[in-house]
Amino acid sequence: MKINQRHTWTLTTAEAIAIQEKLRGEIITTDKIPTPVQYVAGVDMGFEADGTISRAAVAVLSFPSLQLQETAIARRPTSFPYIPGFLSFREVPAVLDALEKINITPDIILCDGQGIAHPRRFGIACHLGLIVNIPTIGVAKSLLIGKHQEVPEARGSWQLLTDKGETIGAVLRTRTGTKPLYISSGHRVSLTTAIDYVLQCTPKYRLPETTRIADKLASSK
DNA sequence: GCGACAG
DNA sequence: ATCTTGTCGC
Repeated sequence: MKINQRHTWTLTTAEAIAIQEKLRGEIITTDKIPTPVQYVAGVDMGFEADGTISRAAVAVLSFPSLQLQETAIARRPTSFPYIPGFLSFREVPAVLDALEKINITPDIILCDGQGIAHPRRFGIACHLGLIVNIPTIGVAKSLLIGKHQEVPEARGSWQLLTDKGETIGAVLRTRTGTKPLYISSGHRVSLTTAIDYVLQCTPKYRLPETTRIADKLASSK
């Protein structure tokens, strides 16, 4: 698939903040999703050689049957450190390399990390979604920012995630008795719809099938 | 100034 | 993210 780069990736944090604050205005948090949704993709990152090499993996599954259709892997030198709030600048370049190798254009991408549940409302799911112009959902395994009530133990239970008086996402239990996931809009997906897709992509385990497959490709030998 | 802090 | 075996619990 083709990609529409919006800026370079060699930046200072001050420049990164300026980009986040500029691009966040283009984020759409209502549903602008192709119908029917036939393919969902998961993207994840791994590192090699003491972190000097980034390895991105993409897995495209059919929806709602969740059968693996296509995968791609891309490696490139790691060029940005991990700094909370700036994850996309570290991971998106390699993810774009991997997406360029994919033949099936996914209808929705589930990202490992936050969407608008971010200090400047521009997490990795927003950044990736805007660049590739595909609906994205932020699916994070831990909290970056925000507060929420305790989530009931049963699968499907959720609580709103709020920050400074605004709703920024939801904390969702995808499996009874496991830690909840932090869900937020990336681009072109509403929160309600995001929760719906995440539940449909987690028939058995805590993490979506998409991310589980991408994770194995990105992290296993 | 003191904590918090996606992967 | 990554380094890593056995172990607790459904």
